[in-house]
Amino acid sequence: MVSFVLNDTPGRSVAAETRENILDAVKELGYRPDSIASGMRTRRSMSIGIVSFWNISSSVFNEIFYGVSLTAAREGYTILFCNLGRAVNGPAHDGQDYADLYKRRKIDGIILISPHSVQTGFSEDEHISVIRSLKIPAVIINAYTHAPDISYVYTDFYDSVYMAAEYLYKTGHRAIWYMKPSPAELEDYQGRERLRAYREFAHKHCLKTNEFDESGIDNVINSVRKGAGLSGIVANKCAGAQILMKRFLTAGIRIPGEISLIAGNDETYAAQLIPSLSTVKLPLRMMGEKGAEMLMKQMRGAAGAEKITLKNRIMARESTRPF
Amino acid sequence: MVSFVLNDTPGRSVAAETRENILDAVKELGYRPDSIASGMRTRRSMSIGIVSFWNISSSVFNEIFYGVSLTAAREGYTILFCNLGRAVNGPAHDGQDYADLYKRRKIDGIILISPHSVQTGFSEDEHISVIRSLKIPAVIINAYTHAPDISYVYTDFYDSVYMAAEYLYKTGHRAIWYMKPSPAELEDYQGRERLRAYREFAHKHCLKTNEFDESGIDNVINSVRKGAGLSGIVANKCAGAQILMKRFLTAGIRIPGEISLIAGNDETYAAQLIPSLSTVKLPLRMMGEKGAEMLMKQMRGAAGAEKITLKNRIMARESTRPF
DNA sequence: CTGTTAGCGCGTTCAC
DNA sequence: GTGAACGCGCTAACAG
Repeated sequence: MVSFVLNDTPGRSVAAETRENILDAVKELGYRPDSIASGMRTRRSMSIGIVSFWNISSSVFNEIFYGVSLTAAREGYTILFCNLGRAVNGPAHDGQDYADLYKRRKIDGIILISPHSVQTGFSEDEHISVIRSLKIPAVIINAYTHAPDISYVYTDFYDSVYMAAEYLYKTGHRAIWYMKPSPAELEDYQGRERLRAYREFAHKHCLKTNEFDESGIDNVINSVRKGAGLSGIVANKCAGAQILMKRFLTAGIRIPGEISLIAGNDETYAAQLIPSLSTVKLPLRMMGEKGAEMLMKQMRGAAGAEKITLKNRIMARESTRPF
Repeated sequence: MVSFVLNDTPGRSVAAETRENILDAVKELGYRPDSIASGMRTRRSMSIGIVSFWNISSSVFNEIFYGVSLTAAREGYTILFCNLGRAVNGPAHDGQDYADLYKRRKIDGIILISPHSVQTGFSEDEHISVIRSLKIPAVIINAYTHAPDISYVYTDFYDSVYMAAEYLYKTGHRAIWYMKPSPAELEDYQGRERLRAYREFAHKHCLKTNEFDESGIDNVINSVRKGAGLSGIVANKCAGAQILMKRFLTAGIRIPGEISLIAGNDETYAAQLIPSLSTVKLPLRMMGEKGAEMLMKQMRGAAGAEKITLKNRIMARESTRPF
């Protein structure tokens, strides 16, 4: 009876007076239905797990997580943390394995945030096979691979570097160089996509390509000094951009006075640098929100595998100016 | 029976053969006890809530959280997220209220991470009264106040500024100035404690005090130029240190060449600055671990209110050098 | 030392 | 439109 009122059970009518009495009593006593007992009956925990193989201090993780929590709150789900990674210098802890939590019915589904940085012992395929064999409702955010029966929210690496270059182009720059991924990074899909983006950008606008890496910074400095026309640089990532900034500072080259610099990803510290660094930001929060929505649909059995990719955004800061 | 074997129930022996059979079957079937049913019987959810009024992207929160998760994993607890804050520019979401989750028995206790930054609508007292009236097992990390019946893990602000100054002193500096908290910050306990620390440090070593704030930076620059002996500055926090660094850079004053600079708190970006900024770091991870341990004790009914304060640590980076 | 059973608090179904 | 009764899967108490 109480249950009917509190849950607004469809197809069940309750006398207005009875309903009033119940609601009054609930308010008076501060009564809340026991979620464990309720879960016992409904066979749902109303919790989802969030899994990360990253350091939980990662700002990327945090933004995605925030997005997930918005959707979860909206739908009455709580979020259980299943961290499989380890913090910098910290011990690993794997007692919160999501497959186990699912079997024990502590969670109804999972959001898996896949790492793109190289990390020992991580295998996306392995996790996909666990998800498949246990039939765990799941959405993978930030994936490498493309399994047809798994839901994904993709990150568009290609687009991030392309947009960065395009931004410089649109603001008048014509000689745009690229600080490319390190050889190690180029082993990954992500790194290769990013490099491809720069090349295709240059090709589209009939610009000369010029790619360099950390070892080539001296040449870049010389080129700037010679006034050879180079006016903009796309750094593959913030880390590289930072190295570049340090070297330019030492060499007395002013940013953005003599050269504009933009990075193909965004980090929290980008806004803190001097000058603050222009970047391309992934729509991380939205990815979390959408991913969680896809998961909810899947848990309701209302959907099969879905795949989406969201658009990036330019964060124009001090390190770039029109040419 | 199965339960006895899997839980190693104390005071209950099971025939070796039976035990073998059970364990085999468990392994074979991938059986895991249903945690909802188990919770139904034991009246414990084996989850704790973690509550933050901060932006979840805060590195402080993340480190504490990581510590909490280590203890939780060790004790077989999962962590449920109850965020009451809002991310930068993000909508609030309060559907995950911890008092509600406790009443519904979704969590057995909470870790509350209190904000020190001024934040509208936050009242620690209010939360303490909720905790009291519902008798929620709780530990508050990073608190302002000192309620006798509540467990706390304190942060030693006083010590952080004192240590920073002491570090400069120990490395040979004798003229040590202090970039003090802003008037707004001085309204808070934290700000006043920090200022007191600088004064007592100076008094102890019979040094002259010199306190300035953002509006006094010009004077500081002049003093450095005049070579008046000033060799070290303690900035109350990283944010202030950063402003100082920017002004010094513009003025052509070299850090640490002409002046050493250390901040009385630590931020992720401190290590990313150029030069990287020496700081005093709170033992955040340990605070999380210890706080969670205190909570577990309390949930077992084995302890009343406990209060601890952990020691800070100097993070010596490029912005300081011996005098 | 081992097998059996009651009952945790809901949501649901069935009889009224 | 309402109340009673059942059962989810465990654990703990109890009986043998």
